[in-house]
Amino acid sequence: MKPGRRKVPVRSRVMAGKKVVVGMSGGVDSSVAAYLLKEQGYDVVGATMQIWQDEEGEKTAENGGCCGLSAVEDARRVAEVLGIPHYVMNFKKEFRVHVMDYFTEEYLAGRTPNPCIACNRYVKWESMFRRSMEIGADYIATGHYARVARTAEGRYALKTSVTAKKDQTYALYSLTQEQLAHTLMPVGEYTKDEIRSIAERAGLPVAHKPDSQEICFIPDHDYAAYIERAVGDRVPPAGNFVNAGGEVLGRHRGITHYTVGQRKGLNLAMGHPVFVTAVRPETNEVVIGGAEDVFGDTLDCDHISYMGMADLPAPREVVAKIRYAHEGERCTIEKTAEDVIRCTFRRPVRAITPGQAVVFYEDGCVLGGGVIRRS
RNA sequence: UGGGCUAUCGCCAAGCGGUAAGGCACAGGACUUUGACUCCUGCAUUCGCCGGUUCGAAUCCGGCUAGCCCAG
Repeated sequence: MKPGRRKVPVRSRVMAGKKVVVGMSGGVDSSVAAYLLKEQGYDVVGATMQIWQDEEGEKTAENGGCCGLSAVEDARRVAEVLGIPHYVMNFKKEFRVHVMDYFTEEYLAGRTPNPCIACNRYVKWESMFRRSMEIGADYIATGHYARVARTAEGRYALKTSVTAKKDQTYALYSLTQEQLAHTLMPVGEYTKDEIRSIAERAGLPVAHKPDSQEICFIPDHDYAAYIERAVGDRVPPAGNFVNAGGEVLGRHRGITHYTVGQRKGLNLAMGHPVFVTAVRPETNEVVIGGAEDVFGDTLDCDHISYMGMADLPAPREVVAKIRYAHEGERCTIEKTAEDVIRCTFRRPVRAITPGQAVVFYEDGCVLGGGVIRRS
């Protein structure tokens, strides 16, 4: 797999003049995305979102998520090397409402949110998308490991990246047909190693920047403390750890500290490993069980997004992922009410968690997905 | 107050004269564009206290202290 082998001169003539705004986070992937599109002949404009970091960037934590503190500065340097214009788009307000506030509210409700999905949906593919179209772009592009494809029926659908290991389609399941029609994800055709060597050969200053991780707006990773700062006296109080039978096993520090499947931080010495099997905001209880008790074989999801499939008129056999790094499990999905899909797995899956997304796949394409309501 | 039993890491718990297992918890690291999971590493120079026997004791003996149980 030689990185540079995918030549693009044929397309460059066709693509000439098409304007694309590339969301540049300052990381390797989006930098290479900009480079590749420029090579393909697009009229490339770089844009970096200002979302949570302070204007002055500061020198604090360096790699806080896909949009760390050094985002603007690094992106600008890459844009200079590529010889493309670079803009900063301020979406702090949108980010606060759709990502940060959503994040804390979900935890207060006893659910476990996925902020990256919210950010993709509301900030990147609504705010950034709209503004890009307003300035005359034909497309927006990002450095995601995913591919935009067309189904036999002519619908747009995300196809998994060539590297299953890095695939990011899960976090993008909610994109609409309209958005996908104007989206480019050139990085999805390559492996991470290829991307890095392309960056190196292109002389991009971020070629060796570490991969992002953790929640970008909580660099210290202490999200419970973040919630406490954010909501003050609304933080849920301490309560009881109980087992399935209702027996009290100990005290917990407030439901925002726990999520389904969690083992660490329980401070419960039961002689064998124990895990959170459920969070009950109504009684302020956190339910504890053994390793086996955290498996389940059905779930209901709502807030359905349809992508590769236009609807779900009849039960369908698909593969579903219930978390970002999930390998996927075969299951049957069927609509049980308007905007509710029930998913029944072939084999039990671990830690079905309310608030997390479930995404359906068929032949490597995203059919759609929803938000897990209950297991 | 007599009689018996037990006292080993934060919790549980091996050990039975040869120089402190293990599990849980906890800490650090790896993994990771979410939370988790998982993996790796670390974690009692010391066995309630004070003496004694012995080349050598957490392991044997005596005393003390504490807790539990049974008698009254």
